[in-house]
Amino acid sequence: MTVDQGVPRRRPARVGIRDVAAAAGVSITTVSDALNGKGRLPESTRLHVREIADRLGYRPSAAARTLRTGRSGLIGLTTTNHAAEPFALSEYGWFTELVRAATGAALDRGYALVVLPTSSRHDVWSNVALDGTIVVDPADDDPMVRELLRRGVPVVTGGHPGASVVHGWVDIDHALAMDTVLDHLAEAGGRRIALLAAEDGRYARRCVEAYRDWCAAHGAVPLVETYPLGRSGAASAAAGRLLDRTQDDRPDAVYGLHEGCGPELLAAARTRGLRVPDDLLVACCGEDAPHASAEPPLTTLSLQPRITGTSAVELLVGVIEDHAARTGRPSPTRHTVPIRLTVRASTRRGGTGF
Amino acid sequence: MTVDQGVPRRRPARVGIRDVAAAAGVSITTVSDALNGKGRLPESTRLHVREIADRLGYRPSAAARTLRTGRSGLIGLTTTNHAAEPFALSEYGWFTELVRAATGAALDRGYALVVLPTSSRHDVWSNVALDGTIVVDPADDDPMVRELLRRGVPVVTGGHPGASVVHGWVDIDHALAMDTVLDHLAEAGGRRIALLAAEDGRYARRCVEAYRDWCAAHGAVPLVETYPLGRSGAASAAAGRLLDRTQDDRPDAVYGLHEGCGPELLAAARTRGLRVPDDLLVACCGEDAPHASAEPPLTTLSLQPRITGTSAVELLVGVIEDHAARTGRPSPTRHTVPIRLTVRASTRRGGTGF
DNA sequence: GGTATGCGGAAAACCGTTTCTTCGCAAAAG
DNA sequence: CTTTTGCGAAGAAACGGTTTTCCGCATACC
Repeated sequence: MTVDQGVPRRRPARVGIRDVAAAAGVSITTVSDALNGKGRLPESTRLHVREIADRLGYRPSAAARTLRTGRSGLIGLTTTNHAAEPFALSEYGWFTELVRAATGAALDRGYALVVLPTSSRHDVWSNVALDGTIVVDPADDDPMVRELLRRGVPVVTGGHPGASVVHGWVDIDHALAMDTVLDHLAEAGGRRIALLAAEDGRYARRCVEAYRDWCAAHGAVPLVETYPLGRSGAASAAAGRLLDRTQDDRPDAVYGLHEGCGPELLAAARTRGLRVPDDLLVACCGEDAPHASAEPPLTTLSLQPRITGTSAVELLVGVIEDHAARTGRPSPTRHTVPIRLTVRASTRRGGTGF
Repeated sequence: MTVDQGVPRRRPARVGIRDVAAAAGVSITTVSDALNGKGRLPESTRLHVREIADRLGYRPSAAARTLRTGRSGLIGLTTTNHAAEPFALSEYGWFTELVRAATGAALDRGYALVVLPTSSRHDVWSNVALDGTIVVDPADDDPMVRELLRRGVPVVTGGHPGASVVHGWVDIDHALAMDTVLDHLAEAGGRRIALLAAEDGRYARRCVEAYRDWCAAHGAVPLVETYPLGRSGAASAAAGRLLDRTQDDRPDAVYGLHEGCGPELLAAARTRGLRVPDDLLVACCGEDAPHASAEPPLTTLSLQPRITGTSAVELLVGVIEDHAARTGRPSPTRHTVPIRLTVRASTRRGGTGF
């Protein structure tokens, strides 16, 4: 014996606000108000509606809400890059930490983060409703930034926004960073301090410039060795070129600008029988984790990417949330990230420390 | 003399499909069809509409489109974690690479990725319209997975889905991985092979289990040293405990399960005057980049996170895109990620290699 | 000449919320 | 007794697209 349902049961469509209203015996307005804590409703009604909604497993449609309110709760995070992927290996740790921190900060404020490489297909990122966007290391007159601004999407940049007029930016004082490192190396006994840098990128350019300035100010002869980014082994080779110079010309201290070149420098020194720090002081830019357990532990300069990420989110959320109130772009907010030098054995001569 | 605008100019509202239609002298239907390559329109009309739309700088509203079509072009990527941030440090490189690869793969297929920690506020992630979600390392009966499925959002997991019935998963054969490493260490001369593992997590548990199985199968006495995750210095201390055992009991080979414990093992060995690989073979799990330039270079087992990320996206997009056609959940698709052992000096005794 | 065929395009319904406006009604004020 | 006032809630208009349905008009065919 078969039990016939009679009417073929329609597929259990999403339960919408209408269903809740019907079940609770009120209007959809009342449901909306009750659930969002708006309107003037006695607590009893509010509770009742909430309970019904809960029992029905009602979840408001994000799309409909976004359409109506104009807010999606989504923040874009983009960066210039070469492949389809969100960041280059040369910025590995830095960018990863930045994204981690930004994700957390955004979440704390009720936003979710969408990571979008600049190179991604226009039709992809222009098809997601963004309340605002963080652009890390924008190009000088970044077309993506321009397009976002044209669409009225608030933009905060990590690094100087160049020609674009954005809503805010958070920057790193690379000149200060460079001075800090070079001063430290000089103080630690470096007489001929070299720079190991990649050939490309704004970051490298700004740093090299700052390096030359410091040299000029201190009467030192600049020694910069560069290598193309992305070619594996290139950094290692460049480190080798630096240490293979004739005795008089060979640097007795090196600062490596990019992630990962610290260990390369150590390896190059080891190969050539140079002791660190006695024959060569080595410092590099990067985060602590991987460098503290190198042999010897490496002195690092941290650009504190977490602060960049967090600040950018804070700035952006601020802009987004008073975009609601006033219109007309307020003067861009700025924030400068402090840098942090961690001195370790690789630049500490004589004794085991202190 | 003041020029009065007469009518106070309304703020230049978004240009919508209606504006384009008006400007082009056609209906909004025609505009929609022309822009989306649908309907039956002569090429001339299509071109005309496109040009007008372009000139007006028209961008369709993602929210409206999502509401109508039910597709947002957004894929969620979530993982269990402890803090508000998207992944724990113990999985640093692994997860980062996974996300990088997944982002790229998603973009290639026209989707953007939203990274959402499991612990993030429910109201955040339930407020974003997701076409599907990748859940990395789900809990056994993951509440987030359940909620997503209830909402009809396709789910693909990285790692076994446990009790949940998901649309697909990509897994790693940890037993195979363990056998591969241990076989290699034994072949390289390891007589007493220890395991260094964290106390927590499914990954660690599965690996320890596989380790014991291998030991049982090979008549070896298991030696597992564990440490709490997240406490800095804990891994280092555990490595020390392992190497401080009495002469007869001390391991002559160690496999470290987690990111970053390779260098810790090397440092611990160095401190105790043990030569690697002569006195101690060291291998660890992790990606190549940071380990290749250790001293000595470390043998690593890569779990190939990029493949996990890419496969998960492929599986998910497949599910999403024929969710459109057929209803009724198809049998879950599965994919197993190959692992890769890279042998380096840290497990190569005698000679410089080869 | 009447009917089928196909093309180009328009009207209107729809997606699921939020929000603006209105409205009834009871108690308080005049 | 009439007019405010305020509370509680409903109706309906957005929001900005896509999709379904339908319609007019030629041209071709019988």
